Amino acid sequence: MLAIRPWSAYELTKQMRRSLGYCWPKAESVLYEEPKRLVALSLAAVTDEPVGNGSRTRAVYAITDAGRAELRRWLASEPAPPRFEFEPLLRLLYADAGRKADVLRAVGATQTWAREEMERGLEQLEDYRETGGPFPHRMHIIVLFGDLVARLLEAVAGWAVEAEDEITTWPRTSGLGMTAATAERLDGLIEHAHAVLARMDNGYGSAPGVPG
Amino acid sequence: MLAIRPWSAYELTKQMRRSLGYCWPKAESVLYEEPKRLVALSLAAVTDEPVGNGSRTRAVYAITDAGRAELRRWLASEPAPPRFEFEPLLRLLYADAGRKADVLRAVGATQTWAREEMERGLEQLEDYRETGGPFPHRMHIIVLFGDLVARLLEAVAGWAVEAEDEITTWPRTSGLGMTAATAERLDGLIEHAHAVLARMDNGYGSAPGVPG
DNA sequence: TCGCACATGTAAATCGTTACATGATTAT
DNA sequence: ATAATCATGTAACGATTTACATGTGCGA
Repeated sequence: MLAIRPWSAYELTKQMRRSLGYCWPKAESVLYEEPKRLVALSLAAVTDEPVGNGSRTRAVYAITDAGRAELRRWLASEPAPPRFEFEPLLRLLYADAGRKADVLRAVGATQTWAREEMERGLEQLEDYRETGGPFPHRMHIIVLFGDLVARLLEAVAGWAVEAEDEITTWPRTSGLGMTAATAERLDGLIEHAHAVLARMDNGYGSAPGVPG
Repeated sequence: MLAIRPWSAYELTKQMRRSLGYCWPKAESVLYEEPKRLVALSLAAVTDEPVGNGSRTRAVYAITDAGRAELRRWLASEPAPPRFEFEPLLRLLYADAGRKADVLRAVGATQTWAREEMERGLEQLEDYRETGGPFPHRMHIIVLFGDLVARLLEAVAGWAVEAEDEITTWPRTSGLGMTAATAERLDGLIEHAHAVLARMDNGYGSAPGVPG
């Protein structure tokens, strides 16, 4: 974030809620500790600014040339794969050790979460469209970023709605095995996965209906 | 996992690759340490089995009644929200500090990852359909689980293909701002988000085209 | 029989969160 | 003026990963 502009730790926490948190969620305390580490490594420089009208100060951090170089080095390195930490799904996975109400609550909470995140994201996007946002020169990046977040949230929301419907029909949580609904869903999943993989192999970009 | 059946630590690591890892990724060493903690808490019991023909043994862990009770307690508690750790997206977010080749590599790696995960998941699902899988009585859960994973992977894959196409057209990484493509994508995102939210409010399940 | 992958763990170091503490500002 | 919230941090504890260590069976 320091590559964009200098920030105080508190500003970093606010900015994390707006953007970083969608792909790299951390506790806020990290945003207070980590800049100090960067300064120790000479990757950032700190300036103490007076806050308000006097006694207290706050630390404002700015990137250094060495910091930019290190960032470039990192950007050129091999990326790690994505990791999804999805506790509600973990609860579904062992749902047969608990009550129906428990899974339903986990799935319902997921749905609520997805909707709220979408509302929050939508507000931000509308603000960007109207005002240009705080970093208009970065919109080409931000919108692409928002695109993935939106797709992920929609996937979660759509799933949660369907899962809730299906689980509601369960007579209990354990031992149901391959019900008719499950068999149908399984077939659909397999077919759909084949289709998606085939499309990816052909190159996604080709017009629909065009062979080859 | 011990609620399903007893496992050795190594078996737990294999099982994590098959299922748990999709929603709760951890280092394998956890699967060796954590069961010992469970035993110390009397939530699991350990049995030393001879391995191969003699000298060495392995620890096999089984859940206890107290363990089942604790699991039920946990299942009844409030779930934590999902968290996406998405390093390639982090790289996109600061792409304007690096080269075009860097972002393209991050996006390309994402696409490859998604495809490979889909292939792996598809194999598992097909195996389940043909053989019933190792836990046929749990298929109603497993398929619903696979459904979300598939949706997430498809979201990622679709995005990666589109993002790659768009980034390829960038003349450089920084300062492009609101290009025509970005403006169009932003409008699409906003409209689509509105539509999805409206559908969720009306209840997803209603037939398409039916008002109210 | 040599090497490699499978199987079974342990220890140190780091990463990250939760809980606490306290000054400043705003709303009532 | 007082409470609530914003802003700015720190420290202890716990969670996680990385690196190491070593036996075992199998294929070339």
